[in-house]
Amino acid sequence: MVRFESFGEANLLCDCLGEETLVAIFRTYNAIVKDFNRLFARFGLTEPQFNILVLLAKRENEGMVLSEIGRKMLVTRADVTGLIDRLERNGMLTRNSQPHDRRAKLAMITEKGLGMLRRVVPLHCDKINRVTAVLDGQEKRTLLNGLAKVNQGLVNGR
Amino acid sequence: MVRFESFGEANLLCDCLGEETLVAIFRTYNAIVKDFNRLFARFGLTEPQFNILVLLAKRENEGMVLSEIGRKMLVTRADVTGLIDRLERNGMLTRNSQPHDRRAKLAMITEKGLGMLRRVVPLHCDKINRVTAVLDGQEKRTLLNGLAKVNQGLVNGR
DNA sequence: GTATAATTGTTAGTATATTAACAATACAGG
DNA sequence: CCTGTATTGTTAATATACTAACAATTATAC
Repeated sequence: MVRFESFGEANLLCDCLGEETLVAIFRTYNAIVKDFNRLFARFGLTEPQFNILVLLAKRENEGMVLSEIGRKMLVTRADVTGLIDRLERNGMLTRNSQPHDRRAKLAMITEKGLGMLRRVVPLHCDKINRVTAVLDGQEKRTLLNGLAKVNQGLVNGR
Repeated sequence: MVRFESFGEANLLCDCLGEETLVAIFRTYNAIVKDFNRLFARFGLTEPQFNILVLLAKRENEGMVLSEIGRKMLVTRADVTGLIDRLERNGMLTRNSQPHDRRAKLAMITEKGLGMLRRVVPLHCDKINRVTAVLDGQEKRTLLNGLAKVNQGLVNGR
């Protein structure tokens, strides 16, 4: 039984298996994010900043409009403004107006940003592989299915 | 296959099943937190504030020292100071010095805080049950086991 | 006993996220 | 065309987190 072994002394309320499951997702997420950010911090990055650079690297030549970045990252436009501010300040990307649509701003990754990715991505992928090496292929698929069901439950229980 | 169905157009990097699994944990966590906070916001609470009240309600008569709150919630003492500030400002708890240890501060839930919990907890538990109703008991246990393995992977891959 | 550790809470600084409002711009229907 | 609506980016206010530093206090070592 998993209870109160892998997830610390959780703050259970309903004391049901469902709550335990959601608490486990919380704790696992937090552990992963802290682990990821330890790596990114060595390069002066954060996890959301890294994600933006990865997005922009896939559109190295075309760039991406800020609102599209927000939609892909599931954050608001206000968040994107701040994130792009800090990345631009550090020279990781440029932000320019669009002639076609004068409301939009186009973010484009710089050579410095690409160089940062070239250093960080291999380490990050190594970490992902090390962390998930404890699960075989079938276990990963089972975990993905369970999480997909929770997402379905969120839609149902709204 | 789960891929690119339940978790949107994720920003995959290594394009491996391990990364997909971690991304699914991220997205599921974010969806749950946003859902929970929608409920809490109706009562002027946030998810961390609610958790502190639940902790303190279990120690209604003894109270809890701020540093212990931080350890149980896996946040720093600096975070606890801010959270307790806001809860105290709203009259949900008191913060008093200890004669035994003059460094420590003891937080105690107030009658107003208990009344808040009496209103919110039933709704919160209902939501947890609705969200997790899509999983039967065995599926919940399988999901818990998968998450426990990821936590083990985090320890291994450090 | 006294010098050194460690612990506790707080503060400052920064990053992430949310909501609400706003101006500029683009789009829509009539 | 022109009026109303939608979108885009920004800003302000607030909450959550993290690190680093700090003073006060307690614990430990010798």
